Formats: sequence, structure tokens, C-alpha cells
Amino acid sequence: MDDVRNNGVFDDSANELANTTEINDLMAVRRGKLERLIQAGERPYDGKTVPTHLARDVITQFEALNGQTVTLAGRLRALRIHGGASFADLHDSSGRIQLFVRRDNVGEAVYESFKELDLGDFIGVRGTVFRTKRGEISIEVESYELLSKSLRPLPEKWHGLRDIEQRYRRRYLDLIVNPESRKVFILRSEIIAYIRQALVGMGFIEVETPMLHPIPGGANARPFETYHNALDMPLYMRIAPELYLKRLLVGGFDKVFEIGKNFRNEGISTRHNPEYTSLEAYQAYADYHVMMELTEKLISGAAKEVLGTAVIQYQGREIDLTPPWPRLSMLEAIRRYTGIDFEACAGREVEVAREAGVRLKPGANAGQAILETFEQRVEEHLIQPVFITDHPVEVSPLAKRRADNPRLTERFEPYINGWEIANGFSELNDPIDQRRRFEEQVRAREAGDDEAHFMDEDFLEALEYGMPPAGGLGIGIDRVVMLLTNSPSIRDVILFPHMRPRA
RNA sequence: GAGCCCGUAGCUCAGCAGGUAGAGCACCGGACUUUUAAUCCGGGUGUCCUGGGUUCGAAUCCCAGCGGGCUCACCA
Repeated sequence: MDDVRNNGVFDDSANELANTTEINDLMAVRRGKLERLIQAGERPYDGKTVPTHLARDVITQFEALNGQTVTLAGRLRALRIHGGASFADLHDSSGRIQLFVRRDNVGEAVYESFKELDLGDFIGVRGTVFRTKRGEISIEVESYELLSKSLRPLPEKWHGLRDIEQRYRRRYLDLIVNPESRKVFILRSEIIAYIRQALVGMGFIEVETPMLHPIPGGANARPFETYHNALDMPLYMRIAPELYLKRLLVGGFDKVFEIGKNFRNEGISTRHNPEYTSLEAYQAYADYHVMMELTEKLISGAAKEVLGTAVIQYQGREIDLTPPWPRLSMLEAIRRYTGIDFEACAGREVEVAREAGVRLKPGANAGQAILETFEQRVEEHLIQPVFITDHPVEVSPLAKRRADNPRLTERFEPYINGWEIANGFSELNDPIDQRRRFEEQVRAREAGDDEAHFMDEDFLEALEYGMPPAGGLGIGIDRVVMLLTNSPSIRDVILFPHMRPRA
């Protein structure tokens, strides 16, 4: 395989690219260098250097390494060529280190070839750690090896890659030249790692449930449809893992969680991507109060873990994530921000909402009127963390009813910066009531609500075997990452956000 | 899906009262043996997003399309 690859594919691929890609002068120069290297017997993609140190090691352990021989590998990002002694910047995953190459040390031939390198080439270098006259810790190169020839010029080092479209489409370039973008994804990784470790530390087990669902469930959303050929049946990309995780409660796992993608066939915006990452966690013998505590603990804990503080800055706004977060019922929140008292006008909710100018779908019920009023009039005010609780039962088909008011549920949604960050409730474990709720959803669907839930007999059957009382929680991980990384768009925290294909 | 804005060199951006397309970095040639956005001398490398239209003449004005951003709608 390797032999086949090395015996002439360079020519083929060069021809291919020449035929299929527009080659500008800058690329032609690099291709010319590549050709000359190959003619000279070099193998520009076969370097074998294995680094002994990272750039950061050399800086942080300078006292110990001074005068020692080290081997590093990375991408060449700057070249300052002088007469007989040149400098270069080598970047690896840990950072930058300066190289110093002197003709008298490496010899005429090596020196000349070094000067022929292009910015973007991957090289391995062996040399001695020292400090320059100007005080910069550097590597005095004894030998170097080309590891991978770069055929395209990188974006400019000083301004980076500003074009938002290019940053998303060619994320690798964004990561190379924009350190702040790189930082966002490192933080994202740390946030998710923290959440995972925290849950495991609390005795949760991590599980994986299907992404392909015969019946999409667990949320109000339009699914992506697909098809399984061998089974000859339609399948849906999951809109939520909820119903499978609850089957695991039935199965005797008391604390489970899943971190993974959900897919929703809906609009794209600065806060919505068709596929996004959620955490869902379920705990038996717990209720929504317990899950609220878990929520504020995980989010504030993540902030403290990765930022060192629970007080964050988001787009010029200070947000204090320190628990406990206030609890505020949805009806009370509406009363506070709009003056509308739905409890005082029970039975006339739809009418009252419409009179207040709230946009409602035709055929909306009381619960939808209340929810719409909240979303259209209250949400935007909820900047500091707050748990909105006690949602109407009509819009919470999987949540347990309040014992003291069966029209409301033991549900919560934390809001931060006006965004719904999570959603949780005491899980409905009464199979009779669950069946009624599904039937209600089916009626809504038949009446034209294409986001209403489907009847899920398989899930009901599981509930009929008995599901322990449990609290459930879903957190929109991307939005948490946006908040903690001060990112204005969800696309800034997703490595490859969805884009239309290039024309 | 609607409204507003954007699309010029590899990158970052000027140019838009219509008159031969510019700068910085990058790149190419030369000088330079401790520079660091190295410096100095010389060189502009382009499908001005695409397609029509107006005009003697369009990067510039008009129309349509494509792609992107923001706001709104739906949603998390």
C-alpha cells in the first residue's frame, strides 16, 4: 500500500489537481518546490520525526532543558530569513517556539533547503535549547525533516481569518490562525468533560441510546426522516433521547445520562443548529426539585471549573451563575412581567392572551396560551439565571402533574440571558395518564400541529411494567458553551456548523 | 419563510459622483550570520460572486440568481 502510494501518485495527484482545481501563482510556486523535492529524491510526506517535547515544555522547563537536545514537530508559521542565520516560528498543539538556523551549524545545503520551506509546512526539528541575545527561548537547529509539504498559502497571520463564512466552512484554517477560536473548542471539551465527570462522580452511568427512532419522541419538534433499506421501513433521526432513557429507569438503572446529538428539522439561527448536543440525565426516587439543584450545580460548576469563576461576562453583560437560582412559577413570572393574571381568569386564557396581543395558533388551548404569553412577553427579561416552574399540563405531556393542581406540572426550565438553557421535570410514570396525554397529542397532530408527539405504544408498554418515580433533566450543551465562551452564535461553538453547499 | 446588510488579489481591506483595478501582509528576485509583524532594493500576481440590462464605457447604476451575516417567525 505504502509502496503503491509512493511510486508515482505524486504525479497523478498533481495532474488531478491541475485539472480540477484552479491553481494560482502562490500554489504553483509550492507545487514547483514539491516537484523539485521529488526530483531530488526527497519524500515530502514521509517524515518520521517523533517529537520528544512540545513547544510549551521547552518554555516552561527551560532551566532544565537549557543546552539539552530536543526534538519537536509542528507547522512552520513564520520565517525570518537573514543572510546566514535565520529564525522561524514553529507551532505545535501546545503553542509556539522559535527556531534558529545558522548556515555554519547545519551546512550550506541544509541551510539553503530550509530557506526554501513554505509557511504552513510541517517539519520536525532536532536541536539545542538556548536563549537568544534578545532573550527568547529558542531551538538552535541541528537538523530538520520535512513531514508534510503545504500546497496552499495560509491566511495572513496578523489579521487571521475574519470572513465568517470561511471560518465555518474551513474550520481547520480558523483553528490554525485564530487562537481565540481554538480556545472556544478547548473550553467546550473541558465543559463537557467536567459535566461527564461530575455525573459519574455522583453515581450516574453514561449510556448510549438510538439515534434512529421508529417513532420520534421526547420533544415537540419536526424530525428528519430517513429510511432503512433492509428493514424496509422509515426511521427518524432522534429529536430527544428521553423515552429511551426512561425505559432504562424501568430496566433498573437508577441514575443514567447521555450526552449526544439531537436532530431537529427546523430553522437555523444564532441559537439553533439542525443537530445540537444535549445532556439528558434521569434519577430515580428524585423529583424536579432535585433536578433543579443538579442543573444549577452542573452549570455553575462548569463555569468555575473552566473559567475559575461563576460570574461570567456575556456580550458585555455580567451574569452570576452562583447557586441557588431563584424559582419562579410560570404564572407568577407572567404576572410579574406583564400584569396578566391567568389564575384570575381561568377558563378564558386564550381570549385574555389574544386581547393582550399574544400571537396564538388557531385552536390553541389554555396551556398553549399561557406558554405563548410567557415566551413572547417574559423570556427576554430573564437575563440572570432563574428557574421557571409549573408549566401547564397541555404543553408538558411527559411531566408529572402537581398534586395540588392537576392543570400544572412539576416542571422547570432555567433561563439565562433570555435563553431556555435546560428543561426538566418530575417524570410522568403513570401509564394511564401517559396514554391520555399521548392521545391528546395525537388529536393535536390530527388537528394540524406537526410538532405534537406521536403515540408510542412501546414506551407505554414499558411504563406499564412500572417506572420508579424519577426526576429528568435536559441541558442544551451548545448554549451553555456559548455562555461560558462569550460566543454570540451557536455556530461559534460547533466545529462544523451546517451550511448550504458552496455553489 | 420575510426584512436589512455584505460578496474586489492567498488573507485583511480601500476603491462605488460610471472612464485602463489599489494598499498592507503573503508571494517572486536580490542584499543581510541573534531576528521576532526583521529590515532594505525591485516586482501586482485579479472570474471585482454569477448571469442579464442601461451606457460610447460598469467593480461602481438597474434586475434576477447564488452564498453569507444580522433581525424577525418556528424551535432548544
